[in-house]
Amino acid sequence: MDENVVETPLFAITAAAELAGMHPQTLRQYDRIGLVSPTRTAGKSRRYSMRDIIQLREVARLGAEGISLEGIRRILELENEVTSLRQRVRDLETALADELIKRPGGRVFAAGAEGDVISLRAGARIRRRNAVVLWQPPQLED
Amino acid sequence: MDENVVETPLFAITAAAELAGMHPQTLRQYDRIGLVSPTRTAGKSRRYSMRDIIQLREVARLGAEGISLEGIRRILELENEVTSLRQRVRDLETALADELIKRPGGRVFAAGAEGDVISLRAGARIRRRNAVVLWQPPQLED
DNA sequence: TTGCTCCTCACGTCACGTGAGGTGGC
DNA sequence: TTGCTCCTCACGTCACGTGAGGTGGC
Repeated sequence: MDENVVETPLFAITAAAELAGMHPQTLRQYDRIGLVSPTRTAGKSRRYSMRDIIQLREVARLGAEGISLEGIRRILELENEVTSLRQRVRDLETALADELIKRPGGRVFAAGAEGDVISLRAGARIRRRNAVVLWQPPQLED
Repeated sequence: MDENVVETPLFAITAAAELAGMHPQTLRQYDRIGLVSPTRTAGKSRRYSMRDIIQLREVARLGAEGISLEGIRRILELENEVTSLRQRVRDLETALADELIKRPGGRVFAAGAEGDVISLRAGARIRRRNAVVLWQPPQLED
């Protein structure tokens, strides 16, 4: 579980604020409204993880574009949803392409983002972002 | 093309503002920053469609929650993306389920949002939102 | 003319960042 | 003690909604 590294609470608020390029009071405010909430030590002081720092920088990026904090909260949620839906689409495309290719004489093509056409082999992962797998509509029998 | 009804420019700014529950100046501001931009008549005055009105009410809803206009713009974009990705997932799930069910002895089940299990027949559409089609990973051959 | 349209400018309010001020525990 | 931590309160700035003021064409 190497993932735990980014979750480990490492930085006190002054260090975290410096890493995020922010005022410590701003971090306290974000914690208070639940935007970026670090873990707390037994003595109730905040400890920020690398993931928290990354999230703070994301908040700074959106805030610099004039987006209010409530808006940023919603945008972060929606971006997470988009990311997971994109992954789901990629998985389904791979699985479907693999099924289609098993049919007698089956051949499957994908359309890349720039309009290029990619021929797929069985088990091939679809890597390119926004690549679209074409398939025959289920209703049409041939 | 019944869709055109919601796109038809119908309302002048005062009528549109009343339908949206907003001040006419607010609508002009939203047009100026490109949030909701109605069509214009030959004489350059604004004509709002039903879709514009719906979008205005959506803006009002988000604005009432303290989200800035720039944030609303991003949220509307992301919500559109989520909607279209969800549709794509549904289409892929249906197509994949249909392929799997054609295999000898193939049976396919879907998991509903409340944890219920639905058995699918060939060509069946998956209607329930968030329903998830399970399939055997392509790597595993049986 | 009346009632709409267009525009710009200005004011009040609210959200947010930043700092002061005072506390307490390694 | 020093330097951190915690908190609340307040001020300045900016975004936004609303209105005034003046224009022009059905």
